[in-house]
Amino acid sequence: MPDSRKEHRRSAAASKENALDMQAIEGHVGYLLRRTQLLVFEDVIRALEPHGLRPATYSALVVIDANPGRSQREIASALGIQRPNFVAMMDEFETRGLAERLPSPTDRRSHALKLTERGTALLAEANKSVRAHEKRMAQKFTPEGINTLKAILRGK
Amino acid sequence: MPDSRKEHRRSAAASKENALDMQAIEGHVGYLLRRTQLLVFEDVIRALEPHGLRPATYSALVVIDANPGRSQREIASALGIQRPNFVAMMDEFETRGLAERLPSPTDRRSHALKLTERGTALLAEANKSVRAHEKRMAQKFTPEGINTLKAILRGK
DNA sequence: AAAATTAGTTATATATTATACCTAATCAGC
DNA sequence: GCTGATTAGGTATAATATATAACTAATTTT
Repeated sequence: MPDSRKEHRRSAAASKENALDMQAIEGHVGYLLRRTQLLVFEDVIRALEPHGLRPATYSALVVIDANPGRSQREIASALGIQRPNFVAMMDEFETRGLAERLPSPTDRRSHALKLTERGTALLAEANKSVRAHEKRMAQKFTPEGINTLKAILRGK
Repeated sequence: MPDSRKEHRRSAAASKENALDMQAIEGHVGYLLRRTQLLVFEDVIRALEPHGLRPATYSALVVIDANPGRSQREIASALGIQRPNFVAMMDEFETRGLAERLPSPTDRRSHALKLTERGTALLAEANKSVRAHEKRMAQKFTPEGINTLKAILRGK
């Protein structure tokens, strides 16, 4: 065979990977939600990293900021975080000077949470990164698709 | 002492929990995806429990079933599972007689995975539960909303 | 034939999430 | 006013999930 070029270049690496049939599993909402959430989180985690935040800590700062004076139970519960697991997060916030536990005026058991000035500033910076991240997502999915998504999910 | 009884009254039932302002965080795709995925998983986890399966193991069975003869690396990678973490899963499948590692005809390093008869039967049963779960989800969201979701996410 | 790569594996580290229980404070019911 | 039940925050710990490093045997590359 005079003309024997055997596609040597991709013999090993590229072509060995025949795509699998994922049709059966990709029909499931739960699977799609999980994989997509992972994709989106990969990006937002990178966006938050420079600020020393993770998705969970970022969302906590956002919610405390929007609801100053609320208790740990209230904030944690709104975020779906177990109360015991929220303690360490608040400890970290206080250590870093981002939020504080003020005495509640009405209940000496509970704390009135609020962001410090530094916390507010950090959140503002983080918000910039997150907005850029949202922009990237808006491209990755489709402009109106994101809104559909929000609408659907918010309806619960 | 001022007679301040007025505050007491409402605390009995409804009023202790003034809803928090979640508007700021609910505008984020990542947050919405995560919370929704959690919601959906709660239901599918319950659906799979009677079959001794979890979302990850269920999806593995589905993908092996649709792609018999593929290697562990291929299956795991398609599912976004780290190869080391997939080993224990396959061990469990073999212990329970749901799947087997057959020698690959072309590469003695790798295994050709396939479901056993018992695995196929269990998957069929699990699929019934999952279909019921999907029906519940279709109600919870909206009929056409689910399709929109799938379409958006599959586009990636 | 030697060097580099790959599949599966083991061991381990890290992160996340959940559960049981403790104390101080508050509340419910008398 | 007391007393028992409940609640907020906290500690300790367990259970899960996820990631990384390194090893062996087989294969591929050069």
